[in-house]
Amino acid sequence: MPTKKKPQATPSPERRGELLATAAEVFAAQGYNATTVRRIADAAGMLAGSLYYHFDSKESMVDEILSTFLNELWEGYDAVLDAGLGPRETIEALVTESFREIDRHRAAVAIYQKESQHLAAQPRFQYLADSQQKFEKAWLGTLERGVADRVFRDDLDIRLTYRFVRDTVWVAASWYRPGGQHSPEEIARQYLSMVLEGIALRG
Amino acid sequence: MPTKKKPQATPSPERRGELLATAAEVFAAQGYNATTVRRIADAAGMLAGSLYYHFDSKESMVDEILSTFLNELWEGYDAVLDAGLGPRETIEALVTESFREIDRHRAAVAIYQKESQHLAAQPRFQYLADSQQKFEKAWLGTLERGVADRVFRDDLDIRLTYRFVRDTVWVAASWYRPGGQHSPEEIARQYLSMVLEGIALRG
Amino acid sequence: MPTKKKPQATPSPERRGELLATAAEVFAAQGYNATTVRRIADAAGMLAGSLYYHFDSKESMVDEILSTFLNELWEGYDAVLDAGLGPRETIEALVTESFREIDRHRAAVAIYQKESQHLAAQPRFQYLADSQQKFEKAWLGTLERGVADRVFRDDLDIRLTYRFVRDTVWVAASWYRPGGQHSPEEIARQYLSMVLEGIALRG
Amino acid sequence: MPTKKKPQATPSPERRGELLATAAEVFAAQGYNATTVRRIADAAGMLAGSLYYHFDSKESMVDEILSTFLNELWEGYDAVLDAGLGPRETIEALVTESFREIDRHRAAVAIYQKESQHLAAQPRFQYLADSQQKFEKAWLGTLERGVADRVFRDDLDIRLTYRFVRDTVWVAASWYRPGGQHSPEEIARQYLSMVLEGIALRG
DNA sequence: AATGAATGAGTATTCATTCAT
DNA sequence: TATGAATGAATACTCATTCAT
Repeated sequence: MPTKKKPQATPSPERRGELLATAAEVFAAQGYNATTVRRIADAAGMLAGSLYYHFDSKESMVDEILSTFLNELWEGYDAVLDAGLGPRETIEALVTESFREIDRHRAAVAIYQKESQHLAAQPRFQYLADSQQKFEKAWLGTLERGVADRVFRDDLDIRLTYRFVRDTVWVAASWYRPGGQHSPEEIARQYLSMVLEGIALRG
Repeated sequence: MPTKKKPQATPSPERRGELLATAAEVFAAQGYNATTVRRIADAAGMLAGSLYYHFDSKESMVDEILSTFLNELWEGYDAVLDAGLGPRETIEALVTESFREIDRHRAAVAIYQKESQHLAAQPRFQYLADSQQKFEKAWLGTLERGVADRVFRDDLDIRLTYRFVRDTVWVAASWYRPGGQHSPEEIARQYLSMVLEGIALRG
Repeated sequence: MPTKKKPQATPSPERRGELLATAAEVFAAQGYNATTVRRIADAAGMLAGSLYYHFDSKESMVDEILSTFLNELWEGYDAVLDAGLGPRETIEALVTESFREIDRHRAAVAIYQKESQHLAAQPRFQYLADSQQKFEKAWLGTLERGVADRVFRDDLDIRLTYRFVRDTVWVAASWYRPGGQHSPEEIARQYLSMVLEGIALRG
Repeated sequence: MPTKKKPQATPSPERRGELLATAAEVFAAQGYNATTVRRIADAAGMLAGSLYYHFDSKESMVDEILSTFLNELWEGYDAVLDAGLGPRETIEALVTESFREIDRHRAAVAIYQKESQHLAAQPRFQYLADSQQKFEKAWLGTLERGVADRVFRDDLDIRLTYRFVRDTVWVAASWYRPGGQHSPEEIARQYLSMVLEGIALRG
């Protein structure tokens, strides 16, 4: 990350965006609760209190980080779901889209993974639970359609399969680093190959 | 494990065990940082200060929870690794053992998943990093042996495969509830079937 | 052996009472907003954080101070109002009772005078507005009865008279010091003499 | 073509006056301490920092509000005191003048009532204490002259009488609203009637 | 004259921990 | 063993004030 510029003539929405990116990085690295406002401010090169010129509270920072990410995620997902693809192609497209989001919003995804369950308890973060539900409906529905269409195996517990697919995709945010040796598309390709065909060599 | 300095009389190990189980439950539900000592004490029916008769810090509680779990885990793992099985059978045994541990130490596993990365920074929790490394060596080595033996596919990035296998097993601790409709062995069986053979129906 | 009953969840009411008296003194002297928790703690000989063992918040301290005072005040007032006295005797008894309360709860009365209007905006302090209304009803009703009975003058705006009587009584809390040269009863007597007969010498 | 203003030397006194009136309104409504500079700025339609072009501190705003009010008050009082009236007429004139000031400077009077005691502690507000003393001298002196002249009763504690008269006049600022049903002169008349003759009906 | 952004000192509150009883 | 009361350091947040533009 390049060193921050002198705080001279910085326009407002850009500064906000910069600060949110900084905050997301720290939240992802240390966890939301363990992150002090002072640490974010340090990383941004300002004093703790100064953050409150831009944001109402620490909570509203995660809020903005998570909701921005989820909005963008669902734009991509909805496009896929509305495309009228078959079950296998839908799963492939959703997985690819997911890894792309992880690439673009790595920090936000990591925060989402670690904190969403505990944040969702508060009314303000209701949308996290809502999203989770939409998520489940989309994936589970596609898997069921695939079983009915004889594209996916029918001898597996479908909810187990769902959790299996869901978790492995998103947990990747904990180790993924943008600019590594694999592009998101390549990771998606290999991941899909494993999930769909298995890792055992076929005789 | 050698007793700490604090308790002057003989603190009942049974009471300790009960209190640790209570603490683990709360840590798993709320996260280590977000859990106050007072909350643990509430759950145990005592006052916050009273816990310090049994433990010398909140940190030493997680410490004992995690090290107890890891000790037991490695007992099982080492037995498997020393049994001289083939790569596929080793993977099968490790996965089955892992789900058994999740069944027995669900709370500890959940804590391990959420907190180990951030705890491992402290010298006191060095053993978490050590364990992680032993872990990687065991799994990665087995996978590599499997590729060499033409039991596992050789067209996949092996580190990607490792992370994929590792994460899917352990992330199960976040949704697994003992006493559910599937036994740990059944979950292991289905999980292995997915990982090894894939979820796509073979033509 | 005969042990004292030790209720578990009861923090010593005596200590609470002492601390509340200290807090009331400081609130009365400096104003609620201008009083820092640290100042109260200083006056009590402890650290700021320690107050939170006994009270939830600074707000709950004023709350308890004011509600305790108002409860006691209304006990006295209700006894007077239920006694079936004539209008003049009722006024006399209410005034005397008021100065007695000022004597007993000087600090609380001073706080009530300064802060009630601004505190009453919060739902928690709804009872302040309720009390104010009961207050007005009791005094205004008695004055009206007195006018009807030809005991009080009928050429005065009755609401003006009410405010005049009410304010003069309570504003005394700002200068009254217990143990001064006049007892509350003596102050009440002189005050009543002024209000009822006026300060001008009759020809 | 708009004329260039002189740099930072001469801010428009009209704008100053407007801003002070706005500030006084807010101070009176919320209390000096509880009023934030930002709230005053909001009410004035500008940003908090912009107020510092006109005033050098929040404190200097109250200072100017209070001193302006007191200067005007003493102009009126001095005129009365220098007029050579008898004690009763002097009291009548002072009271009438006071209600006129309340009518004209309601906000300032309310601030004075609530905050003067606690502000007077600072050297900058020494004049508040001075005024208080002059005030006491004027009223107490007139009352004493009245007792000597056999115009006022001599069976009352004179200091009690002074506080009684003083407080009831000024406390009116807390409920008085300009443009109500009574003019300041009418309120003064009724108030004086109560104080001088009492509220009891004479047989 | 006013803005946008920041400072720095403070404020209420939390919480792990201690310790006499 | 456990309690009651306190400590002390940290925490999120507030606000009067500054200053370059």
